[in-house]
Parts: sequence; structure tokens; C-alpha cells
Amino acid sequence: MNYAHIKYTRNVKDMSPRLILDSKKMLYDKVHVMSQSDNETTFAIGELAREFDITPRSIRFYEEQGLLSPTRTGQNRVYLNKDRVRLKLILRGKRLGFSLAEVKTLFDMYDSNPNSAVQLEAMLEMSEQKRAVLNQQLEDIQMLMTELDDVETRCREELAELKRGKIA
Amino acid sequence: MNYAHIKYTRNVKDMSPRLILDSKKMLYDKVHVMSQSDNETTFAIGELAREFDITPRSIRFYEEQGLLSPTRTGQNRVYLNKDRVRLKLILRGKRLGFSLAEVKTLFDMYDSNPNSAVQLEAMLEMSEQKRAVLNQQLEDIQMLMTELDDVETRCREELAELKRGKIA
DNA sequence: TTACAGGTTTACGTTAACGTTAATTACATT
DNA sequence: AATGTAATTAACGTTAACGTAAACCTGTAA
Repeated sequence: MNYAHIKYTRNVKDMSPRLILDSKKMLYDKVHVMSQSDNETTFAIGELAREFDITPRSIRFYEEQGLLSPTRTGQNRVYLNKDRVRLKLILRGKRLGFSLAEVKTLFDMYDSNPNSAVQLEAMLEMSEQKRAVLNQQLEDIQMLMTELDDVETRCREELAELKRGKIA
Repeated sequence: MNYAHIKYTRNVKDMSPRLILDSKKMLYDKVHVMSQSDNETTFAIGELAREFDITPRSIRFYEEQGLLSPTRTGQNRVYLNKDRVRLKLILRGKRLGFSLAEVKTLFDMYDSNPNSAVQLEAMLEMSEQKRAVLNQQLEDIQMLMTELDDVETRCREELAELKRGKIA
């Protein structure tokens, strides 16, 4: 690591994720306009890479780590909509500081035989842990937000002083 | 990386940070009971390490990266309350996925000559960027939370089924 | 048919954030 | 005097998450 936030910053600088998605759908990707969760449309690795602003290398790496398992036509990878959803989940997890390994165990739990009581208990426990982490992050974010507010107001005040020529 | 969340998980498993702090203050650390922001009390590296559940190595590393600058008595590091606050900020930043380098530039901006208009503008810009990132994280957290809700309810329902002997 | 745009595997390189000895110092207690 | 506890510097090791380069295939547009 840790290029995650850098990549993300690049995202933000351009446009909001939702906006990117929508404009792409409207302008280039007419197939997807028809139905939101089209189960027949497929994606090439480059398409997904562009959509989520990551490299094909990353996507292949996620597969190597057992987080994705696309089908193939010949030697080329073909991604279905469920793969795209998974990728989206991976990236969301990353933004929140989850390691790929953690995301994988969550996926595995979700996938594996859900009839086992042991599995279900483990799932619940992990769920609780994650919830605690997320709550802490929420608290952190709120504190940072108010601090940013303070900094901003002080900055703007000082700038106003400067413009009034009190110092310069 | 990425041991951050692991360490943090260990925190959560034990007790809430505030509770740890309070009990320590009440039981062992009588000096600190008197005033919250005591500007005279000092801390050894081990104390801070224990309080924040990190290793002394990490604290020295943060210093090496220019994030902390404790005084000395002889060759031993002595941390004042402002150093402790800085450390707390560092860790909060880490929990939110900031790199140490990012935290440092924030610190540097905060510290450096605040009369420069350029500095202030830069500060505001960075502040805006961070705010965007935090907003995205908030959205991510909310989505994850509701998904966790779903998973939990499904888990509990299936467990109830199991206990009623419908399957087993 | 020659580009070329996109895909593939293999494999070594890189960075951040520490971990982990090792060898040494110093104060406190027994 | 010996033992224990906490600190120090120096330096090499480690892990996650990719980056990057090389060498290759492959359908299609010029």
C-alpha cells in the first residue's frame, strides 16, 4: 500500500462516481440504459477498469486473490453483472480500510453453505465487529469534519484580514 | 500495511477507548485526575504506547517521519500533552485511511506561517478535498451498515429455523 | 498484410508502515 | 552486586497491493 486514497482523490477531482456512471450510461453505453440489472450484458476487463478508474492489473490481482472468478471466451476474461457488483463491493471495502483478505473472508462466508449454524454464528460475530469499526470511523469522521469547519472559518477570516490590508 | 484495522479490532474487543482512558485515570494515573489538559504532565514512550495500543516502535517511526518531535531527558524521549494530542490525531487519520505523509502535510500546513495567503488557500483546497473523501466514506459506511442489517436479520431467521428443528 | 488496440501470462520491482533482532545504557529493586 | 524493567540506535526483514516490463496472441480496420 497505500495508493488507495490517491486513486480515490483522482476520482473526486474529476467527478462524483454516480455522475460518472450516469453520463457513461447516457452517452456511450446505450445497452445499459434499458435495464439496470441486466443479467445478459458482459464486460471486458478494460471496460470495468475504466468505469471504476483502476487498472486491469488490479482486477486480475483481485481474481488471483480469489475475489473474482470471471468466465472466459478463449483466453479473454468475461465479466458478468454479478462480477461487476463484486468489484464494486471490493472497492467500497477498500475505501473503508478493509484488506483484500478481509473482503475475501466476508465473500467466502456469504457464499459458503449458509445452512451451517457455525457459519451463521461466525457471520454474526464478524458482522458485529465490523459494525463497531464502522461506528468508530463515523465518530472519527464527525470530529474531523468539525475540525475542518474550524480551520476553514479561521482561514477565511485571516484571508479577509489580508485583503483589507491590515497586514500586507 | 495493513495492520491498522487489526490493531483496532483488538482495541474494540477489549473496551472502548474512553473507558480505557477513564479507568486508567481513576486507578493508576492519579496525577491526571486533577486537570484534563494538564500542560505540565509528561509521558514516557511506553505510557503512550499502552494508552493507544501501539508499539513504541511505531511512535519512534512517526517521529522519524517528522510527525512528532518530543523533547529529551538525557537520551530518553519525553512527550508533552501536545505531543499526545498529535499522536491521537495521527491515529485518527490512519483509521480513516490517510497515509502518514498526508497527515504530515496537514500538520505542516497547520504549523507553518499562517500569514501567507498562499498557505491559506492551499489549506482551504486540501480541506475541501478531504471533505469530499469523508463524505464518500460516510456514504460507503451507510450502505455497508444497511447491508449488515440485512445479513443479520437473514442470519437470525435461519438460526431460528434451525433451532425449531425444521432442518436438523 | 500490416498495424494496432486490446487482451494474455510470467516474473521481478516498489512503497508504506512498521516488525524484529542485536547490542547498549540506565535507573530501581532485591 | 545482581537482576529486572524500560529505554536507546542501527539495520535488515516483511507484507499488502499493486506497478512495470517483456514476450506473446488475436480480431479488425486501413
